[in-house]
Amino acid sequence: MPTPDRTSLDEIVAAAADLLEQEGLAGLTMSAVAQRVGVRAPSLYKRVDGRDQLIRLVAEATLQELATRLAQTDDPRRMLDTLRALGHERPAAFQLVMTPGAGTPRPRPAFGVRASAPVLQVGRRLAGEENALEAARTVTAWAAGFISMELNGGFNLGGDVDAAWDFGATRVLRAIAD
Amino acid sequence: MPTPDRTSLDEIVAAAADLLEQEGLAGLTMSAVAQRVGVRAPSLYKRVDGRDQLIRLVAEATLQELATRLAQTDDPRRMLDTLRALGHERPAAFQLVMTPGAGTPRPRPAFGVRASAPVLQVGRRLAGEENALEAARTVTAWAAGFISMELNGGFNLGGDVDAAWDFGATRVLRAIAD
DNA sequence: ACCTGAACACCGTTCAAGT
DNA sequence: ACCTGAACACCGTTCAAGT
Repeated sequence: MPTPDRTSLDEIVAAAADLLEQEGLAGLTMSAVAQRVGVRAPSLYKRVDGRDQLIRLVAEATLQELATRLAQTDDPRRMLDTLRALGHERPAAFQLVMTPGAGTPRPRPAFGVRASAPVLQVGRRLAGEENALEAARTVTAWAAGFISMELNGGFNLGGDVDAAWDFGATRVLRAIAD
Repeated sequence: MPTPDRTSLDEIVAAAADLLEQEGLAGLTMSAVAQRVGVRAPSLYKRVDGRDQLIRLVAEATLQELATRLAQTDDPRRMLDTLRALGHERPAAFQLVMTPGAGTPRPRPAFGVRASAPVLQVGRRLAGEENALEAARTVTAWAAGFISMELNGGFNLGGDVDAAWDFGATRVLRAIAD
């Protein structure tokens, strides 16, 4: 006898993403997600393979969102600021996507490819066709590293972090164009 | 009645570090560590506050090691290569230290300060006194981001990763000296 | 067809009891 | 003084039983 659905995959992923931000990766438990969507933990397995896959789905949704936002501008500096804004907005998801720890489930490559397309475009424009990939990687690496360190309190020497972001963004963008 | 010690804090931290590399952070369990050093899990609590502190001690030992290695050269490019070498040698520990996920225990600031001293020295030499901090942060962010992405398979667009490292290192070092 | 309670194997951690 | 087994509260996951 069929039963009306009490939740959905989208709702589950959204609940997991919220939980990730509020409680950290360790707080993203199957019971906690289940409670948020109003079912018991075992019911989640009707829509999700397990916790690892759920985490992966959160990572992929984040990359999706990132791809959309990055595609909205052509200006390199604006693009970097957009990336940083997402990092400040959803620090845990940002780190899950950009610098996942060892053993953390990884998004399928296609999602990364889509998100990096706009950056590659910038690389092409600033550094020319044959240096486009290297240029895109240099910019992405710098930004991801900076934001991760910033979010992790990795800057323990005081000073003005915004000034350092500005300094780095300016120099790195100029550097890849040489 | 006293009993001869069956293990030591150093041995415990070393076992935890090994386990981290071989099984990932999730595999670094108190029982697994205990088994490696030849005691039962509850005995670990005689020397360690708990799992989080143990992870923190592994992170701090890694920063210690990093500080020692970095201090062995003055050449900026060599220093970057040293950092990357450590990342390849102990990927899990490297990521634990440079880009820990949300909720992962963090090393006490003093350890980070010690490891970043040589980089700050380079920043001073290349960018001058008043830009030293920003320059050091730019270089560190780029390197940490690059190595993290590399270790995480974040470079999904093919191409030569070593070439991208060389491209980035050259440009970034030149950029901060402008 | 979806949901549930019960169960299993595993965690981290505490603590009284052993030597 | 250190180590241990037993216990507790928690995980993720499976599965038979309910509707």
